[in-house]
Amino acid sequence: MSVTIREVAREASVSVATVSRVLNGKGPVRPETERRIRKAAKSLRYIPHGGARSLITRKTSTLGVLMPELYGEFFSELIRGIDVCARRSGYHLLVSSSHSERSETEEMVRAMRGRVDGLVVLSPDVRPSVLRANLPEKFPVVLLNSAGNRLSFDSLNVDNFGGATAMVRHLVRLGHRRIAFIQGPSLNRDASERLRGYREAIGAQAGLGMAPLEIPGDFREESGYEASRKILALKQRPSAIFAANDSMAIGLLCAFQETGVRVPEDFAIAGFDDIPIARYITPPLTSVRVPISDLGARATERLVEAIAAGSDRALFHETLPTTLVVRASCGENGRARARRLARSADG
Amino acid sequence: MSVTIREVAREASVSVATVSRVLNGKGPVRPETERRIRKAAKSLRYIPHGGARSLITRKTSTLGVLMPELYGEFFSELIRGIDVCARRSGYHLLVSSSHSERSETEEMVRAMRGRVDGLVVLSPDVRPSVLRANLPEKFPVVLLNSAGNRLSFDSLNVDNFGGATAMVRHLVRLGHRRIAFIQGPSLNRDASERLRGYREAIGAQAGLGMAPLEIPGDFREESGYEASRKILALKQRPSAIFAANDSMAIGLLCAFQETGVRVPEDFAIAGFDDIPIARYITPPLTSVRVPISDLGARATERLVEAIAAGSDRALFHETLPTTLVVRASCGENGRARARRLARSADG
DNA sequence: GCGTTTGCTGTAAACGATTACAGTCCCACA
DNA sequence: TGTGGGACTGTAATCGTTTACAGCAAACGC
Repeated sequence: MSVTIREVAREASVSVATVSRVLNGKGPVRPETERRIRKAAKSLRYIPHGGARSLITRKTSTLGVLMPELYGEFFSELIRGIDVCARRSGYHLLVSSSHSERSETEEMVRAMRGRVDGLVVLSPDVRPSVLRANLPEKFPVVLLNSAGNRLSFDSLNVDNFGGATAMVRHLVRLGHRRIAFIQGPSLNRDASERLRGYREAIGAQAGLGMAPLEIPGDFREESGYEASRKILALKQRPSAIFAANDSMAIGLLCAFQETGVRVPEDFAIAGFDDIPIARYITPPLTSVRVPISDLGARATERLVEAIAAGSDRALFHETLPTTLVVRASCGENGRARARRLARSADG
Repeated sequence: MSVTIREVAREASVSVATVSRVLNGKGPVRPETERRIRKAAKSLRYIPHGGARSLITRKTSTLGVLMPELYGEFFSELIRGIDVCARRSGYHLLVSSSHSERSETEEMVRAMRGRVDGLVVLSPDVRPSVLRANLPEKFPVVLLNSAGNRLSFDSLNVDNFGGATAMVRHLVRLGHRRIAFIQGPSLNRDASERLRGYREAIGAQAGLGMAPLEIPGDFREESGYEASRKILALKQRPSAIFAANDSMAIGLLCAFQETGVRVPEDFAIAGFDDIPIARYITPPLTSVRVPISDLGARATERLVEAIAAGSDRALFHETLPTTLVVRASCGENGRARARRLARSADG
């Protein structure tokens, strides 16, 4: 098979211990010996066996990443954030997608044992208890957008609730009084927080006589497309539509374009996530920016800290802010425009 | 630390060998013993140590993936293709991005030793020799879009050349006689193949008095944006602009929109890659579709085969076809339209 | 009753590294 | 000359598994 430290030792006529010492730069070694060993290692093209090494050093310099899937901008961005931070801290990435199947998730988690030093889990629908049951005691884990209680793991969340209320307030400011919401998957934590934000913001405007108007959806583009039919069939149509994510907003937009409905003239449309496409479509989409790559980077940062700290440390929980990104898809009425101009003149 | 097979053995009052036999389902074990062992394993929450296991079984059930970076649609799609196929074959994914730095690449490759059973390398700019030097003899590797000779590794390519010539021919068919090309990074294999296709297709049209008109670029959106200035400054402007990838085409489009230049009326614009955004922008972008996720899946498939086959097998090389995707950004003249309609009536 | 098979289980040697510990050598110092 | 102590190097235990081999009953065939 491939060359081991033993062969290097034989080639250089020393013991394996000395070879190891040279290659790891610890312990005193005579220059002449070192030279011989390095030469032998190079000529034999010796590469240390990571697995064997981590067995005894008890560290793998690898971080596990568990996601429901790997498709789309969101995951791409997230992985990028994780990657950047991991490499900076000297870690590799073992990526797995679980496709939301519980048994698969279980399988993945178990497979990580002995291969990674810690885990970042994107778990809008992974139950923490499943993790608990399949992980060694005190194993470093950071949960992203987790649905579960915050008692057993470190966690990092995005302010979905705040983003949704901000968007509703923005639409109200633009003069909209009838705002529909296209929901995400019911079990998804992000989706339910956004929904909660929408409801609460609508509720807070009770003085204006506003009422919630919710349309089912599942985060996929098609469900946004579908939603258009339901909306157009409504007796009392909304003037603004707030989709729980950008994909659905885009699906909706396409459907409207095909049927000749104008945006933002006939309907204002807003999304959530601010994926890169959002600003390229016509009209550019008003959305809530989620700092995805920051989320990944921050999670990784905390995970690395947790690994370094060992077992005795407090759990940490953090929520990353979201920001409103205003573009043309919601138009702008005169009053709001004037106010915005006045405000920017202040700054 | 975490619980080992030894503790399970003690708990069940058997030897580690028997525990191993039960958990791997090999060798005869008395039902009663098996029951005891399973109970012990469950109650102690035993999880086998992957590293230790792979040390002796000499297989890791993990595939390494090496890419220059993890950002963007392309990589997202590619990883998805790889992931789907890997999971189907029972493999995990160890993903690394090298950021094109030679030393880093080297480092990554070495770190994979003993952690993966094979490697998929996306290497438009990784030199195979660097791989050779840092990999065990006969290690299974599949190169994607590789620049190097095809002598030492399996390889899988996309028909960049064919795609580029097809696009030029398409533009010629639409009546364009002056077609500019925005180049990609000079050292990138995809970029140079596309350039070669462009040149050859233009050359083949010598009868029409066509000449190449090349503008530098580097695949990034900004360089497309930049290109607009150069093009508008030209004495003899082209009627069509073919960008070596979609990002640059989009950058160019944005620049044109800002300056009031109309597409496709003033310039026809075409890209390459057919990234998802391409059909959402206005006007939708004519492009060359690269089957990215297929590329990843196919590579993985071959890699898995190679691992199974062992060392004695022939190298394989394959080129995946690209397809022309016609949208509004290049317009369409009457003659071409008529011809197309006639042709589709044939089929 | 005696070998031989069969069914089950344990012992111990790998796998490829790291590292505590124990030499060995050489030199300085008393 | 003896001795203490660096500097250097080797031996062997260890990490957590798998698995070849051996052992040991019980059963079986004769």
